[in-house]
Amino acid sequence: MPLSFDPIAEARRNWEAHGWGAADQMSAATSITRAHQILLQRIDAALEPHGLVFSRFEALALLSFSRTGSLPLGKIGDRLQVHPTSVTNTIDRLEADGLVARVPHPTDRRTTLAQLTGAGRAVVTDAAATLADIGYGLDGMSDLETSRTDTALVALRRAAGDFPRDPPGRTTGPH
Amino acid sequence: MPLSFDPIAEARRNWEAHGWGAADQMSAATSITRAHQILLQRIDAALEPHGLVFSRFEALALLSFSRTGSLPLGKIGDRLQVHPTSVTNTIDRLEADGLVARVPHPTDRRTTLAQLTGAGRAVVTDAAATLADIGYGLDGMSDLETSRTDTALVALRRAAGDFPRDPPGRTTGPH
DNA sequence: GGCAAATAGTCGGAAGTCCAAGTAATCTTG
DNA sequence: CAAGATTACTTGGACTTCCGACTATTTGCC
Repeated sequence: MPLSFDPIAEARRNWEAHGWGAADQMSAATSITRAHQILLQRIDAALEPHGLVFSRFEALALLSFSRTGSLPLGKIGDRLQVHPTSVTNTIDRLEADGLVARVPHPTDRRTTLAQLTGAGRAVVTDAAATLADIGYGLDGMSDLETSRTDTALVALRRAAGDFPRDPPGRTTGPH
Repeated sequence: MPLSFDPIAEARRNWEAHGWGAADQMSAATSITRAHQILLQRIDAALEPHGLVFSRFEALALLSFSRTGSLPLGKIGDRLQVHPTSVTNTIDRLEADGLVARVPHPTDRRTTLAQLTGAGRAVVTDAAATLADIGYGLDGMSDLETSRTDTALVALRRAAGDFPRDPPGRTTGPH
């Protein structure tokens, strides 16, 4: 029994009727929350036959792009922008499924590397194809809407401090 | 130590370099996930002095717009688009804090109503003002970017079956 | 060198979400 | 009107995420 009206549009009307302010922002923020829920459901459903969920897929993808197929857990957390404990949990699962292995860092004994296994590389390749097939859950959005959303969220993420504002110069580190 | 580059843009380059496909969709989907995380952090931090989190605020706001300040739990779940179990949990918390009370439905004994208390109404009004002050966490996005995001996500939500495609006619039920 | 500070990862606990299943009440239908 | 289907809500369990605290190791500085 889906609703016969858009509940967020209805909320916006109530916001305006009660003079609560920032109705446009409320609508967009609530929509992003709901969109996240929809995407996660669609993506996780598509990944379920591969034995993955989105967060585990992201970790595998990141590893598969690295030269050696391995990265320190901390670096994974930085790139995926999740808490260190979440990385521990994610890698625990992947290791239990034989998709990665924990190996000690050659020189820094504090550090643990997650190393992609052959099975892990096969799974992530298949899963990536599956996700491309479903358009990463964005069915219903045009290419223009997708790119506009992406652009708008770049601004949000930059303002939140995810990365600095110097896009062109590739000077990642001091030179 | 924030990254010195946009990790999602980096992921997109890797996607393209490896021919994984749907790089635009991957980027947008990942951005929505990250945006949700940012918004939830900002919003919950702003609500923390009020003793609320976003999901509880949403439930209070919904109740405050109803004629009697009360709604069946099931209707709350429909409007907020969350699982019945989550509604039970949310109302449990609000009830423990004295912001709502569970009261039996006058005619249907299966149904429980959540009834806003005086304290609940006071809190939700204050909290709404706080959230308006912080622009619902969207700091960094222009008005145009906000409205474009909102429009794009309406399409996604409609395609996901959240509501039908007849916006103008207000014919909610059969007539 | 050696001690304080920073860094890397893990554990325990709290919170939120969902699913599956269960209870209770109402509706439907023959 | 009685059995079966449906609806409303709750319970128990699994999962994910975060925070605070902890151990181990490395780095910085006098």
